Amino acid sequence: MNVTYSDKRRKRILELVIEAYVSTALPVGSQLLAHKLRSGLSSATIRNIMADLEEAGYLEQPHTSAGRVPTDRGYRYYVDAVMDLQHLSAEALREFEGRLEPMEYDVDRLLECAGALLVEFAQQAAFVVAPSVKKSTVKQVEFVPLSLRKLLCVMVANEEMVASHIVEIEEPMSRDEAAALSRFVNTELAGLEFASLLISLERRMLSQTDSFYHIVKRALQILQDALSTEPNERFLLQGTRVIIEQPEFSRDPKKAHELLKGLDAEETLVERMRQDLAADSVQVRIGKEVKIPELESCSYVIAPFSFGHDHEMVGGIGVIGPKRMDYLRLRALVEGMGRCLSHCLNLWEQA
Amino acid sequence: MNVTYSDKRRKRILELVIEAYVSTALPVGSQLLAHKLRSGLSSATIRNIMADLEEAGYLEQPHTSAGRVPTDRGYRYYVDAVMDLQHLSAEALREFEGRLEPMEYDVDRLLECAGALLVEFAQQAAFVVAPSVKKSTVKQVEFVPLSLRKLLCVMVANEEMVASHIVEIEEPMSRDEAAALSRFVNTELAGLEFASLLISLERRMLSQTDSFYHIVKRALQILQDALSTEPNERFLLQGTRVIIEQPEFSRDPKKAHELLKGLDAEETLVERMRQDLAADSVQVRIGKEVKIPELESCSYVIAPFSFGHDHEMVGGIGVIGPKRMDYLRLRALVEGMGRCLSHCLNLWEQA
DNA sequence: ATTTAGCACTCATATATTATGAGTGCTAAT
DNA sequence: ATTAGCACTCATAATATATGAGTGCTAAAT
Repeated sequence: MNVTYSDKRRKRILELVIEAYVSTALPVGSQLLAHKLRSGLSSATIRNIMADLEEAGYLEQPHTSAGRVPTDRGYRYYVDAVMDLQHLSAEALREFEGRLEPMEYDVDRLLECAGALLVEFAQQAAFVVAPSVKKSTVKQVEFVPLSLRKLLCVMVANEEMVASHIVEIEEPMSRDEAAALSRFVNTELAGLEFASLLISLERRMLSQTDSFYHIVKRALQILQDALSTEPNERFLLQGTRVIIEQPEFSRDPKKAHELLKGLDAEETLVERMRQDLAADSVQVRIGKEVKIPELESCSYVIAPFSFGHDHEMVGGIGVIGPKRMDYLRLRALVEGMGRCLSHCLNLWEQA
Repeated sequence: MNVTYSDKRRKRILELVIEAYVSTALPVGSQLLAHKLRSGLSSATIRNIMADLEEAGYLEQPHTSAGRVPTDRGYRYYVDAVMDLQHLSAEALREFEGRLEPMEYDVDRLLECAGALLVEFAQQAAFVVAPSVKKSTVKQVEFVPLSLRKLLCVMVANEEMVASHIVEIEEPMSRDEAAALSRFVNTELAGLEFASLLISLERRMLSQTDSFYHIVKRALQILQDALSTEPNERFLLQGTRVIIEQPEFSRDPKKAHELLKGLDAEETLVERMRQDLAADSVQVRIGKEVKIPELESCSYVIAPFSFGHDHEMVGGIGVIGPKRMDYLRLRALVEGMGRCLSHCLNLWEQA
């Protein structure tokens, strides 16, 4: 009954529908496509093909006499099989590096700046999933007595991320004692993961009865305190401003509100994104795939970045916005930014 | 020609108009007021008084046959002369303290948490103008060599705010050298303002030729580098989500966009707010008074908080939103939060 | 076997028309 | 000084009526 159309042409039509819809936010009709597709095909034929694509679940109509709009599945197919691979232009990459390298040695500022760059270039909200020292290994720990009851604990990770916390101590500590304690931790515990440090120290405390016992106990108490407020990873969000500029949201502020609410649930989101990062390449999540009810009308693109001697520190950066986004451009952009971050972070480390 | 009405009654009417408008976002008519004002006055009289208030510039009509809406001047008069002083309830204050005190010794987290609390209680966007170490005085500086070319410079302010930066060094430094350098800075420069530290060191470098010269020079180089990336103050913004929930903005997303754009210009805003903080009490800025074109349809309430031995560290916290806001409640809330912050920060310091 | 012209049909959007009614200012009586 | 009464205004809502972009289907053309 149905005529079969060449797969190539079907793809081309889907591609054009998506591209037109992405740039205009308006349902795409057969006439428009007949014009864009300079193949001399008539709108009637296009209509047939579109009906075909609709039946296959790639397109849908907002209402009977309207043009077509891509479905989640349509976008997915486009991303996987239709759109070609595009990399970030060399100039753009150089610009990024030029603006990120000067953030020397300050991971937090670097990530914030990278997010801001993404907002600017993508005109979408940007996020960063930043790894914390906790996940890293001990390079150096420094104890600095501040007063009788307070002590600053400076933790330097192997990748030279720094976290410092003021902790309360039960009995005062002299500078010499502090230095000794630092020396002990640095020689005995360097290379351990911060997160496992406490367990290791605890075990050691139980097995030892000699003079070290006291030192171990104090170190444990302080580090316990200092690490307790460190999150496992932080979620930075930037550019909420540009969200309400998107036509889908300014037309219907409720949707914007929903998105913002979805973004508030950082933990759920970070958990979801950890899976994407495990893939070790740029990922696109579309609508329902995000698996968070409030974000079902949104998509995000996320790229991993990594640093550390063994690339054991992994984070992610990306953009999030309405499903109607320029996946081709944004994937290239986000991937480039991920690479760029890795580049900068590793560059610093070698110094 | 004009009848004169008792000032008391005029005030009462203005008060009611503002309160009704604040809670409904709808122009207020004479009938409604006649009901609220249980004085048996007829709507006609109210109309006369309202016409009076309009002529005096306190009210305006969106269009001829509509009720009245307060003008900037109306709000201002209300805030200054009509609304009575209200303080935050003791329970609320206790709740704030209970949620802020556990953020022990981490000023950044404390301020972020305070902002989040304001968002929650005020249902408005909240901001914090946070003072930086730069404005404070040296309590302790610690140099920690990380590698041949990198060194961690930990700066502890008198109020125990901590900032650390990794800086690049030209020639390697041993731990002993670093300790000596720390000792030098801590004994010679403690109590100086970080911002003026460089000038002081420079002067000293010029006047000295002895063995200290080298130490001074190195300290200067490192601190110069470490301080260069420290901002004078930071501007934290939270709760942009609740902004679009306000009826004025969800009705007209352009306004929301304008507000968000105005909030992006942090420097201008911080500069404006510094003036408010100088007043050393809670301040209300309404519409044009904000003096930032994009924020002319907004108001903010800001309260100072201070800490340090001589209360020399000053910051601000507040809420920003549409002009139609509950000034009475918000002023009390913001003022309470300011007090609460001061309280917490000083509490920590004493420990 | 495709393709396409043609046509009837749908339905969101735009435009015009007409209530509706909340609210006003003014005047004259209280 | 207050208010009842009335004519007037004007945003908003309701209703009816094009308009036209877009569709599906059929039958003819390639």
